[in-house]
Amino acid sequence: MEFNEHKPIYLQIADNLCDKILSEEWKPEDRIPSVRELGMLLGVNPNTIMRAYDYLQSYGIIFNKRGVGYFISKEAKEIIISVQKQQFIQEELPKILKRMKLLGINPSELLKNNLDN
Amino acid sequence: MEFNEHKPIYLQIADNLCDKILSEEWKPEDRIPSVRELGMLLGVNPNTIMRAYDYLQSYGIIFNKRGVGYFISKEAKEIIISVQKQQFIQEELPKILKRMKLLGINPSELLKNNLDN
Amino acid sequence: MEFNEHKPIYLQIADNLCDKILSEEWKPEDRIPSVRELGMLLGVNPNTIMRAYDYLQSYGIIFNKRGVGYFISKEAKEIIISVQKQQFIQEELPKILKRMKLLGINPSELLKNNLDN
Amino acid sequence: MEFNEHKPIYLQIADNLCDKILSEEWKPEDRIPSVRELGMLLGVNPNTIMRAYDYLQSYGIIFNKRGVGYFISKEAKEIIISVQKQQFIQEELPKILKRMKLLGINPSELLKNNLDN
DNA sequence: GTGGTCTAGACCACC
DNA sequence: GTGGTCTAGACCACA
Repeated sequence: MEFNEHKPIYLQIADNLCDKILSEEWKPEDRIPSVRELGMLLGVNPNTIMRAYDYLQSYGIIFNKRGVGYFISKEAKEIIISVQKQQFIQEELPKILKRMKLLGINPSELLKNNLDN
Repeated sequence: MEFNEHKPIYLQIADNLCDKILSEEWKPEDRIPSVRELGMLLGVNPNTIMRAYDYLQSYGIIFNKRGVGYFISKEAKEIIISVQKQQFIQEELPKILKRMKLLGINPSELLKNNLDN
Repeated sequence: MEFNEHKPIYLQIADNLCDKILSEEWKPEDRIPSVRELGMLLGVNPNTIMRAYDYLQSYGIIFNKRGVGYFISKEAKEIIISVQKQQFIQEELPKILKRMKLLGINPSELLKNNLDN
Repeated sequence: MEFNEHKPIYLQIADNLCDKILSEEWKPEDRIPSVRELGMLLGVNPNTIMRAYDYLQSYGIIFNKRGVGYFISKEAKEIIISVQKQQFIQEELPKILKRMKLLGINPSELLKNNLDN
C-alpha cells in the first residue's frame, strides 16, 4: 500500500478498509488484522494503525473484543454508505458542479467519455 | 466565510478569489481588498491573506502595485481555467467517478436532478 | 451478559456472582457452574472465568473441591457485605454526591422518584 | 494535579477541564492552555494533552482555531451537563441503588448524614 | 507560536 | 497473544 503525500496515513488506512468492506472483501464478523500485524505488513507504526481502528470504531464500523481483536460490525457497510453518500451528495457534489460550471465543463458531455471506466 | 476542516485556509481564500474572478464578480484591473482589510473581514491573520495573495501572484492571477495594492491581472481568467480544467479532468474526475461507483450512485441519473442549478 | 467498557471482564463476572449471592439466588454450599460451562454461556474465555473464581476464592467467598467444582462458602454473604459496604460508604459515596452537586441533581428529590424500585 | 492509578491520564485531564467549565473557572470563548504549556505544567507528554483535547473536541466542548489554540465552546456547559446527567441517571444511578439495596444500606438515612457536605 | 502526525519503544492489564 | 496508554522526540504545515 502506498500513501498519498498530504492525507494522514491513518485516514488512508481507514479509507482503505472501508473500501474493502464496500467491495465485500471484508464481511461482517470477520476479524481484521491486529494492530501489530497490519503495522508490520504496511511498514507503519502500530500506533498509527491503532488510530485508524479507533476512528473506525467511533463510527461503529468495527468493534473490539477485548484481548481478541477487532471485527467488522454487522452494520458496517450501511454505515459507510450512509455517511459517505450523504456527505458526497450534500457537500461535495454541489461544489463539484459549481466548479465545473465556472470552468465551462459540460457535465453531460463529460459523462459520455467517462462512463465506460 | 467558513473554512473547510482539512484544507489550508490560505488555499481556500485563494480558491474563493478565483471563483469570483471566474464569475466576473472581480474583473481585470480591479483592486482587491488589502491584506489587512480582508484579514479583518474574514477574522483571519493578515499573514494568511498574504500567503493567499502570494500564491495567486505566483500564477500571474493577481499583481501588486507597490504602495497601492493588489489587482486582478488581465489574463487572470484564462490562467485559472487552463490550470484548473486540466487538473480537474485528469486528476479529480476519475476519483470522483470511482467513488460514486463504490457508493452506488448513478452519475447519469444524478445529473437529471442537478442540471437545473 | 453485557460488559462494561472500562472495567475488567473478570471483575464484572465476579460482581455479578456476588449480586446473586446477596440476593440469595445462590446459597451456601451451592455448586456454581464450572469454568468451562460459564465460559461457554457468557461467550468468554475460560481463563477469564478462572480469574474471577480465583478472585472470589481469595476473599473466601467461594471455595474449591478438587475434581468436583466451586461452591459458595457459608460466610459468603457476610464477607461480601462487610467488604463492599465500607468501601461503598467511605470511597464511592462522597464521589457520587460531589458529582451530583456539580450536575445540579438534588439527592433528596431524586429519592422520592426512585425509592419504589 | 495528581493522577488516579487506573484511569487513563488523558481522561482525567479531560474530566478536570469539564469540572472547571461546570464551575465556570473556564468560560465560553476562553482560550485554554496550548498542548505544550499544559504538558509542561502537568508534567505530562504533550501528546497526552492532545488526546484529552481531541476527546473534548469530539463532544463539541472545545474547538480549535488553527494556528491559534483551543477554546471553550459556547455550549460547553450544556453539553457536559446533558451528557453526564443522562449517563448518571440512566446508567449509574440504577446500579447504585440496586447495590445499596443488596448491601442493606438505606438511602434516606444515609442522606441525613451526608447532605451537609 | 500553534496543532497534527508519526515513529520507536516501553509498560500494562487483560484474554 | 490482544489492545491501550504513555513517553520522548521528531518533523511538518499552518497562522
